[in-house]
Amino acid sequence: MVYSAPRGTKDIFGEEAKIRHFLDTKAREIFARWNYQEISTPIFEEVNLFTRSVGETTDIVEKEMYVFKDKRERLLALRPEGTAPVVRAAIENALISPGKISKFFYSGPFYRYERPQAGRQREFYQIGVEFFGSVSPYADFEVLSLAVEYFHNLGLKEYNLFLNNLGCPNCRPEYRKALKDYLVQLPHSPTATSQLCADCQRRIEKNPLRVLDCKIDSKNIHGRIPLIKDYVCESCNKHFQELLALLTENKISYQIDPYLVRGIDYYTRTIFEFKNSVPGSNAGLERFSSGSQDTFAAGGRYDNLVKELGGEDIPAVGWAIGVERLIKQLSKEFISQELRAKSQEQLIYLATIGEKARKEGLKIVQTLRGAGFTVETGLYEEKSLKAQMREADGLKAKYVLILGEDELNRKVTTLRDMQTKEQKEIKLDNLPSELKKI
RNA sequence: GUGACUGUAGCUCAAUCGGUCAGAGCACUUGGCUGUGGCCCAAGUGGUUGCGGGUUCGAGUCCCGUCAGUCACCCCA
Repeated sequence: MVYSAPRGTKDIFGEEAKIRHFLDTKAREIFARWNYQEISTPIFEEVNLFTRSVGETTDIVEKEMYVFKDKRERLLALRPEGTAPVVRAAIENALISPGKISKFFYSGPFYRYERPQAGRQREFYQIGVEFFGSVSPYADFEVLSLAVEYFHNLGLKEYNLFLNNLGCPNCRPEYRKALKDYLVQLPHSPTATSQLCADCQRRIEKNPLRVLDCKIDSKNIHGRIPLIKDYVCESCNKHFQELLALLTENKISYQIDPYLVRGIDYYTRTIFEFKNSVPGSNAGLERFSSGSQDTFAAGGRYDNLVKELGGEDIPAVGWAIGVERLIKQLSKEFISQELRAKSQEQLIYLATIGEKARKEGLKIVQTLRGAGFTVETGLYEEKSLKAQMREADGLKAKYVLILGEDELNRKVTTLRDMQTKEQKEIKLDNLPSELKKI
């Protein structure tokens, strides 16, 4: 083997290709009913789009982006996430405006330079939705219930929804300050009981909110550290409470996780994560348990991003699903059932004997495929009938058409039902319509 | 970026203390069955043991490097 796929990428084929196609099809089907419009944005964008939106000090921007210059020295990046490009496209094409509801979905590859491991690749796929134009908790509720509806249609049950309220530019700075003040006064000597890990000491200045979901320090600081819920302003709190009420009324179960934060700067108010909860596997209700890539979908509200990227003041909320992670959650039984239901399993295999039959067989194959039949044939290579029958069996063909000199002279073909082993002759004239009768 | 483990036919795996150890099963091809699949039987194709160095009389086995995979950290969907 001379070449291999670049680190963190992989080829998608066979069963996995079918599953992914199924996930996409189902998403399109459901999202269309909820009136979400599909949007595809470029794989690469100007670097600034991401540094402005995702945040200059986030790891995504600082160390995970694939950045390159094109021949005109334009600084570009492979897209590391989907929201900023959609917002850019929505502004640029005037797809959104204040007071108007616009809803989009996308599905495609994203790129982050990370060390690969289970559920984490350098090229990964996300399916996401973005809901523009409403500050109402009803919009938050809609995108959440859309995710729940989608998961339900995929037979996915073993998951939990975690929510938190991050506040807004009015109230978050105050909290940030309180948090920092708390963290700074903690003793930092190695012997101190409430010492923070090296990462968190760096985070104090850079991104103090991230200390909250640190796996190492959680047991020391939880219960003592200031929480944002005690600092959010009245309107942020009201928004969150209304959303929770909607979820409860509509029987969508959730848990509030006061330590939940995001690694992207543009979120305001509502943030959420869907995590798996299969007992015995990784994660679940037990946060901070080992086994990390258990969040298979996440998102939140971003009321200021459109404005920050040069658009008007338009609030929005959305989420993204990590496709590879979603696939890990799915029940094999459910999916293979769905796939079986879709595959027609009506393959017809044409076997020929002799050169004349081969030439004639080629025409028959063309005709049948043109008439809508799924056809494979053994005439590409000279093969014994036995070899062709074996191949047909391996392909799980439902019928085999046999064409030899004998049949050719009498203008018929032998039809064999591979399950019942019954054989009968069919006239070559009007073969498609004859076949449709069986 | 850090740490740990792993790398032998297409796949799953064997090979004692470094010494005919480069093998098995499955898959594939062919034959047994001159125009008929699955089961059975037989034969055959297929590997510079990830790659590159080193130690040694001798390396799949030991050492170093490198690439890749897996897992954890970091981070995130």
